[in-house]
Amino acid sequence: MTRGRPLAFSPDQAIAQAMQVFWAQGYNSASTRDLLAAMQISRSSLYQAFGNKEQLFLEALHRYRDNLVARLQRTLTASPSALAFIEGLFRDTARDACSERAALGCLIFNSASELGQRGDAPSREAAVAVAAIRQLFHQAVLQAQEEGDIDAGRDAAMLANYLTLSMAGLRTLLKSGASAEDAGGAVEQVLTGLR
Amino acid sequence: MTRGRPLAFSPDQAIAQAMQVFWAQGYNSASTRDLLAAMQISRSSLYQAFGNKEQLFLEALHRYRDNLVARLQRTLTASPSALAFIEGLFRDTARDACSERAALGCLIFNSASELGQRGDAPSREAAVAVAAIRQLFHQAVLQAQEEGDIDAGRDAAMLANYLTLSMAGLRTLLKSGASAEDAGGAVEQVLTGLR
DNA sequence: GTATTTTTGGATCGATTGTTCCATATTTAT
DNA sequence: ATAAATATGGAACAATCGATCCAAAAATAC
Repeated sequence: MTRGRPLAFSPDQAIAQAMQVFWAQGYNSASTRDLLAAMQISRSSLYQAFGNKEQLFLEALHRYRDNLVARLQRTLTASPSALAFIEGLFRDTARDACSERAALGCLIFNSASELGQRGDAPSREAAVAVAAIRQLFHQAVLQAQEEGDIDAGRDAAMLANYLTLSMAGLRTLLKSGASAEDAGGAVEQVLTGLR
Repeated sequence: MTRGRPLAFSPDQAIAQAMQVFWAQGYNSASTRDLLAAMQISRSSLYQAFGNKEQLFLEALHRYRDNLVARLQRTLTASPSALAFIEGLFRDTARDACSERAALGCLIFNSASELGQRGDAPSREAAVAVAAIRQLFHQAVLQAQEEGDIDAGRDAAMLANYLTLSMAGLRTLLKSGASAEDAGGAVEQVLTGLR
């Protein structure tokens, strides 16, 4: 089986760089020039390896989602309790208000907000990614109920929606320049509602 | 004082049409072609009357903010109580999940999410608009405290941040395709936290 | 070494971006 | 009627958009 000339770049690294561009600029505003510069590959290589801008975005968003969910799963496992995981996640996000990471927001919520319900593949992928976050919160709530930190009689799916809504809102609040104090106060109110 | 040839269009109506385009597509994705088509004016007239795309957006967002705040103020005044106003606002938004209005979201939160902390005029105007929403919630919370519906000992500014966060999150949730049931359930949890 | 396969660099494509410019049209002031 | 002032329509601008094409480069297979 003939192979031909090998790739001069790592597709994984290239996608990771593209992800950063989409993260910082959004899908529509990220130009192929920006992407090529960040990925350090030629125009031909991009279209040869990834098809087009839309497919590259789908790969980048998928990668972001997988990385995020995996990281949160690990954090959840390492936490003393599911409730502590949820509280830590929200408090850490609020505490990080002034970082450039906070200014970027979350690629998933950014994409959901930008692409809305357009019906094309990027829009659907964004909705799938939001659903993945909701599912992770759902799992955490169920675990917290088993651990006795959240009343078992409450609707776990509803609380998962509530936490997804709250995290999305927190990210928007931070994007609008909210201080760590303002964000932290609101987050405590969100968490109070959990118990 | 000489006046010259009068405008062949209404600047107010033109801005209103431009607002719709920015609302549906976002600042960056709204092209001047789209704007001209919606405003029904010529290219020259746009630049003559509004300067450029950025200034037109600033006018459109400012108009949107003024209209929204005025409408909410009227609704608040007409409501039997400030708490009823807040509850109605959130419940109505969630109930409207499947409408095309919900798919558009809110221009203010859309802009805050898209423009983030870029530091330019559109970005700053978006932050100002979010602050206006927070202030309106602040006023409503203070009134609800006077009316005895919210414990007067609680931090009104914090609750205003909480409500702003919640509304922003609700809009993102709806943009990702959440059902009226899912959104409604999460909203009830948000409102439970108020009392 | 020759043939084959795949990647790469770079030119190039038509379309679109936001913006400017100018001649023309239309109004008011005198 | 004439002059001044303003608005309009449309051509044109350079820059950039996403995408394609082709020859040269670099690997493997025989």
